[in-house]
Amino acid sequence: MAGKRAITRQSLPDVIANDLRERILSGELAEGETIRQEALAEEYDVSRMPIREALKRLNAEGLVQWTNNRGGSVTKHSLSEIGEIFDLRSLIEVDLFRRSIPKMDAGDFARCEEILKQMETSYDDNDVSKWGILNHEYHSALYTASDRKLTQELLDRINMQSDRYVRMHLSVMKQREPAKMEHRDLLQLARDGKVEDACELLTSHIRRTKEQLLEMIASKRADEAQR
Amino acid sequence: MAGKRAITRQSLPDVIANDLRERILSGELAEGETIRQEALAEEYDVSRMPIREALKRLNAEGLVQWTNNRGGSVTKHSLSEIGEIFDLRSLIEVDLFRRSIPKMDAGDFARCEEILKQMETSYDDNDVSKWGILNHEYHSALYTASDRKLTQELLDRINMQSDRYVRMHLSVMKQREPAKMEHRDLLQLARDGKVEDACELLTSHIRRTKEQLLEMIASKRADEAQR
DNA sequence: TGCTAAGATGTTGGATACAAAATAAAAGCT
DNA sequence: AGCTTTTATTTTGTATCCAACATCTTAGCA
Repeated sequence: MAGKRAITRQSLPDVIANDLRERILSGELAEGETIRQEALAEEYDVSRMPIREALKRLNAEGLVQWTNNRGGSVTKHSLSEIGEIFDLRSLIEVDLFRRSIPKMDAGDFARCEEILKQMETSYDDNDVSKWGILNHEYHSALYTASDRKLTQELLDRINMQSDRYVRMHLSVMKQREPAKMEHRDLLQLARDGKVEDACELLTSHIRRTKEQLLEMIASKRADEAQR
Repeated sequence: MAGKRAITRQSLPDVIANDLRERILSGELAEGETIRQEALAEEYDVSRMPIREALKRLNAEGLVQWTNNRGGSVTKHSLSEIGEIFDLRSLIEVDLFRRSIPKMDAGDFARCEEILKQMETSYDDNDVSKWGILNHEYHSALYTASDRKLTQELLDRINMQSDRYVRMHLSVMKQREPAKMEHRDLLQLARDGKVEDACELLTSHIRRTKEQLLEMIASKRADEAQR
């Protein structure tokens, strides 16, 4: 068994789907961009088959839109849809948090604390992409105690959508200090067992992110429309 | 244009995925049953390719579990997972209902009323499968006014999971009268604009379904384990 | 007899080749 | 010229074939 990695062997569609997902989330593949299987197949130097599967998967995830016999494109959400995504996040995250808090133990708190530290480091280093990942990890860590696997999977999917827009504007995000504070406060309130206060803070935390983002995206799109 | 159906042409994977979905939801393909591509390919008289795609899609939907190079099986949920599915339904449906009620107009109410009637007819005819579909339609109709497309898509997916278990036991469901009443009351409360009362009723409506179902499934599984 | 290792079998994953559909372009008609 | 119809091109969808992986069986050995 020595040296044998325990990693489940990834198939080509897995690898490709992951890579394409990253490319979409990072904005390398822009909203609305049309997708041609053959072009991607050539790029990855594989046949169209694994590409197809990867695209279909991304389609199911909502990152790609596919039409029979007509190909596909990178999903572009309207402003109200982006708002909706954040409302969903809020709804589900608060529910998870509420279930989680009473069950959190010292280990959970320690783990959150650990991530929080790394987050603030990456913060000062201005390492945006790392911060995004850690932010996601932190939120997840807050909810693990809830022991709701299906709900968390659902949330991961939704977060994937919102991440797209968060990342798009993370670099221009000015006032990060309040977010930093809020993250700490969330943990402290959870520690104190103040369930309702914590949930309320989480709600407003997500709402603030939503509002800031919508504003930025709106102005960005207005710019693009002008040109 | 005459005679030309406006239906978007369905590809083989579409048709097959729909059929397989129905077979899983109806219980024809039982929980945990292993799936072999070739067997299905022969059955539908197509190559394995569209079967593969259909299975991958069902996998993404959560109805089938797939392992690389090792094939797949029909997803089997634990009791707590089934409970979780219903909690998710409750969370999302109530949110949608709350947003929907203030926006509902005469047309929405009429549509709900219409479905309700059909539902009660199918009810008396003891047409279980039709009732299931109408039940789903009714709930959806209550939420259309909310104008939350993404959320409703999400709900549809979750309902797909719960439908599996609802259908499994719909035939043995005894006391349907309370459900019938509740469905009427939901609409009436919405009409009266009593948002919180309506949401509360919806919550308890789903909770009751959940509890009844969990009990039934638990005893059924206990039986099966004995044998 | 019990264990390990090599082979056989079956099943899935991926590549190539062909068919069908959609779009774009060109020709014909009024 | 403007419109319709036909042809050509491009792109996706499906079938068939081969390769890789997993499991089961059997042979070899202590």
